[in-house]
Amino acid sequence: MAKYRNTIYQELVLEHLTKAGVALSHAEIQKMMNGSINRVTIYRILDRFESKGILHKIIDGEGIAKYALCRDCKSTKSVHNHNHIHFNCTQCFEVSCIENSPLHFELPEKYHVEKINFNVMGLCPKCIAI
Amino acid sequence: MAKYRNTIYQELVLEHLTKAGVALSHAEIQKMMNGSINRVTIYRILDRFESKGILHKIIDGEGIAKYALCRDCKSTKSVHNHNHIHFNCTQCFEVSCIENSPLHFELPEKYHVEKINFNVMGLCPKCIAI
DNA sequence: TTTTTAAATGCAACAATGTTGCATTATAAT
DNA sequence: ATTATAATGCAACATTGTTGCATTTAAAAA
Repeated sequence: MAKYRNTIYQELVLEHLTKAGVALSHAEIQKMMNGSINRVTIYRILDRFESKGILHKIIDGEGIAKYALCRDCKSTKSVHNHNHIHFNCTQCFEVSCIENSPLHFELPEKYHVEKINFNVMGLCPKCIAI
Repeated sequence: MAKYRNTIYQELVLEHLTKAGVALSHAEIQKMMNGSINRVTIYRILDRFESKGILHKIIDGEGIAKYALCRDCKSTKSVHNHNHIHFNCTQCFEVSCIENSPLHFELPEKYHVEKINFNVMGLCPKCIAI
């Protein structure tokens, strides 16, 4: 028996995330679906996608969970890696992955690092231009 | 007229945060107060303390808001600065400020940075030792 | 094709987190 | 002692997220 099945709703969620190009919250996705789908189902689709490794969850600077498609994190390395900067625009509230910018940090050696969640808040290029 | 007033509850919250030495969530503080104070009041005390600049709010890796006293961020610079690493232990769930460790990142120049929220998840020294 | 199985969805209920309006209490200035 | 208003309590509400159970449906097996 297959572990997963294809459904219209899953394809729709994937389509919205692809078109958006930025990370989307549960609420934003729900709006895009125009009430045609139960809230709980969206939560479950997002959870499933996360465990399948096709998207990653970002807690943004306000504590809102947002989901973004895995791109470079999936293609360039054998191991999944989401340790890149997430940029949170304080004006349009868009969250996007900045995957190829340098990031370096150190901790006292007694700490063991597992993963990071790095949000940089400010104005995105679009909002600066306005 | 004074802008702020001293109250027992405010002193208690401050005391708990000082003793803890780590960032505390609203729920944790509420437990420490043993139901002697209304939930809403705690929210308001924390908001007030934040705007007074005596503590800063951290959104941890799970999206939980935690509050930590301002130490180095206040004393060493004229401008408030919370751009340090926050370490989130995935075992004991403690969140602590790592104020003197190097952190460097860059963004494409079209971005304007205002502030950051950087959570590093892993095992803290206490939990590694166990 | 039809049958079967279990994955996916819907719905109701619940818990946690956070906010707002308004009445009441209490700090501190007058 | 009086007074202004900051701080608190309480009720109500919104949002976010989870769980259990019944129903539907995708896809493997017959």
